[in-house]
Amino acid sequence: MKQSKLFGKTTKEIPKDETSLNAQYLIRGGFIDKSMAGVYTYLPLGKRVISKIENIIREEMDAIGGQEILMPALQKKEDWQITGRWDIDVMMKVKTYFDKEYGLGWTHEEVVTPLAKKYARSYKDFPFSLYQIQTKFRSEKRAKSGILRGREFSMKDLYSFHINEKGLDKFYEQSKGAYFKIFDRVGIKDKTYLTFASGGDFSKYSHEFQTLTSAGEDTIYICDKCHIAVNQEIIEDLKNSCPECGNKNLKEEKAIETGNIFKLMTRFSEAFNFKFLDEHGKENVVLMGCYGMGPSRLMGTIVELSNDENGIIWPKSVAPYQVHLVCLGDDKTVTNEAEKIYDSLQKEKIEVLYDDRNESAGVKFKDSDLIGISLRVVISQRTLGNDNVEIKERSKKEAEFASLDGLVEYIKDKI
RNA sequence: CGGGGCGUAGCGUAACGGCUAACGCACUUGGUUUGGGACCAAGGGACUCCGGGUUCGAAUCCCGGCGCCCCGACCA
Repeated sequence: MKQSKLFGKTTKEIPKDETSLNAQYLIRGGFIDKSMAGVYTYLPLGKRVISKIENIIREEMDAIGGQEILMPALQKKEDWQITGRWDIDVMMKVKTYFDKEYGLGWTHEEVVTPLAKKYARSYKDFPFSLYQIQTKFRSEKRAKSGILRGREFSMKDLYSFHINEKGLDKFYEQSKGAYFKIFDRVGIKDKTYLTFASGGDFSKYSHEFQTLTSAGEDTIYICDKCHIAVNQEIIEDLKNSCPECGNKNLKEEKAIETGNIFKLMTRFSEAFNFKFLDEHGKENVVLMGCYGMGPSRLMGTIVELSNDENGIIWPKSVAPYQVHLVCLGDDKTVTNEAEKIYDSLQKEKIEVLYDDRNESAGVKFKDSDLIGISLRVVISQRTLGNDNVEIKERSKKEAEFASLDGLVEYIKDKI
């Protein structure tokens, strides 16, 4: 992609109506645009990042047997009334001109349970799990923290269906593993803790995945020995101790909830009378679990965790492009060479953002740092004089030089 | 939804109740620049959030609404 054609613009002005670091950097870098409180447009750069995050999530959900579907965001009032959740505060409702009401999905149990019931009747159909990545709507009283808490946001929600608790437990454990693989791949695993939390209406405890950041809105208590944590909401119930090892010396931290998993048990299958026939021809109630993770929140969390005073430092796995090729000056020999490098990188299917704009070196460097692509390749009269280019990783201080000869291979090694 | 703050060009800001609403960034044109947010010159762009009121006169004061931010409650 030629940067001169890229839709969106960087700016040095900090947007006045954003105080969170993630929104400030994402807006300044041209990743997102605010539409209203808690609602953002993803511009080309931001869309690329979020797609990469979504694809990582997809791969890990597929790996544990999840099957991707897409359910409607516009939902039936009657199904919400069945579970008694129609009048819950977070539900956004829309009304037609002839006064018919619909709900906008903030979660999908009310859709997925009737759906699953329609197609699964025999124990032979189980277990199975369905997931989607979709836009969720929640009428938060107050949107805040940039893309960490919006009224409209993207969410991966997976639902699993089982004939007995053993099967549910097994899948539940598998999902924990999948979640940590995702956190690892997007570069926030070290700061992410499996956290015991309230199970709400459904079960005694649920598990959250809490990522340490001062931008977080939750308070958790960490056990260093077990690398797990306890949410403040149940710390009293657990007598201020680690549920794994009993350690009472827990550390208080601020964190953001980047995932959560729930054993729903029969809360929804009972409501919708979702039963299966076992091998003896007897009816039993299906057991369910749900597993949530928000790609947009993940994106915001990565920015909160990975930045410096000049801008974002994307992990390679989610950077909008793999390489930022920066051409300095408008000398014909230099621009011709830059074009050649651009073409050969593209030929090798390497994603490259090519700064071909007629801007000063300072502007290009500042923009490059702000956008935060992991690998920067600079070509200028100076480097060309030595038949090389400068290569710098966004996360490192020092640059190195690579000769034009075999450059593509060299870059391939680095990405 | 309670408390506080703020709404002026795309963005960031200025303007005593008084002249054509000013400046920087961004944008357009021409020229000079090109290793860390360059420079010169010439331009375009505003019903000062909306509605009412006070006044000879309102961006400025008052009332109402809407929007945005922060704290709280609620929540992935």
